[in-house]
Amino acid sequence: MPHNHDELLKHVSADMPSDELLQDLGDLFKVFGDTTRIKIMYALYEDEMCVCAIADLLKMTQSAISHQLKVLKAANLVASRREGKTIYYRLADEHVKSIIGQGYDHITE
Amino acid sequence: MPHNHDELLKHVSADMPSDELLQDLGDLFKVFGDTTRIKIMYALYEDEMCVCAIADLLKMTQSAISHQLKVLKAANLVASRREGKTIYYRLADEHVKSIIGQGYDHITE
DNA sequence: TGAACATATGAGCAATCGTTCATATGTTAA
DNA sequence: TTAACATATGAACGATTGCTCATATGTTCA
Repeated sequence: MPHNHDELLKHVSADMPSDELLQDLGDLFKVFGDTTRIKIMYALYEDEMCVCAIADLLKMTQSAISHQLKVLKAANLVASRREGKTIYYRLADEHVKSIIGQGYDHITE
Repeated sequence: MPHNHDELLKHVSADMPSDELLQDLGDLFKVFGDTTRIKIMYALYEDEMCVCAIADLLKMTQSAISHQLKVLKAANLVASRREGKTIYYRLADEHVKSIIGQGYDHITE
């Protein structure tokens, strides 16, 4: 007969966050899980940038960048402000750098 | 004529990590970007678990869990040891908790 | 108002991803 | 050695993703 781990499961289950939170965590990291979006976030590390500057920097179309900025914004990772025709994006808060920094540490250890 | 940001780009480019590192970062976060894998990592937060216990816990097939453990192991996020027929998986290091913790902070702020 | 610029958005498509199913590998005990 | 258990793996399929292309929206200036 297969071995039993009901006790263990009861204990571990009790410590698991809600399904909703677990889903949100996955969704958040999914946003970090794309090189283009990582590059955009790094581009904004020091200062805000307009969409066309990011597109120039990454040698990608304005449309592609715009789509990805929308994803980043929906996850509250970037924020924007308008100045005339131009829209400047910036990192939304310090968590962005913290998360990327922790990832960096894991890779370069 | 479109506006020019050559100077800005030169500055930002200089501060960007290598393409290889950026790719690695995206690949790493991609592994965190799935609810099943997040659940597995949370299950291993306190202690190691065998594959079938994880499968029971998450109510998923042993095969699905095994496939995901392989992904987690390839990213050095979990490690394993064999004890007879059973293989126990554990978190590979403290970075896993740090990264998830930072994500948690971002969501619950 | 109309032209030029900056950005956003929707549809479509190729590529990637996560699961299932069937089966293989590895270990133990009779 | 054979049966039972634990885990791993490859193929296949549906779902999701990131890009492109065309076009829409919003802003400024002449």
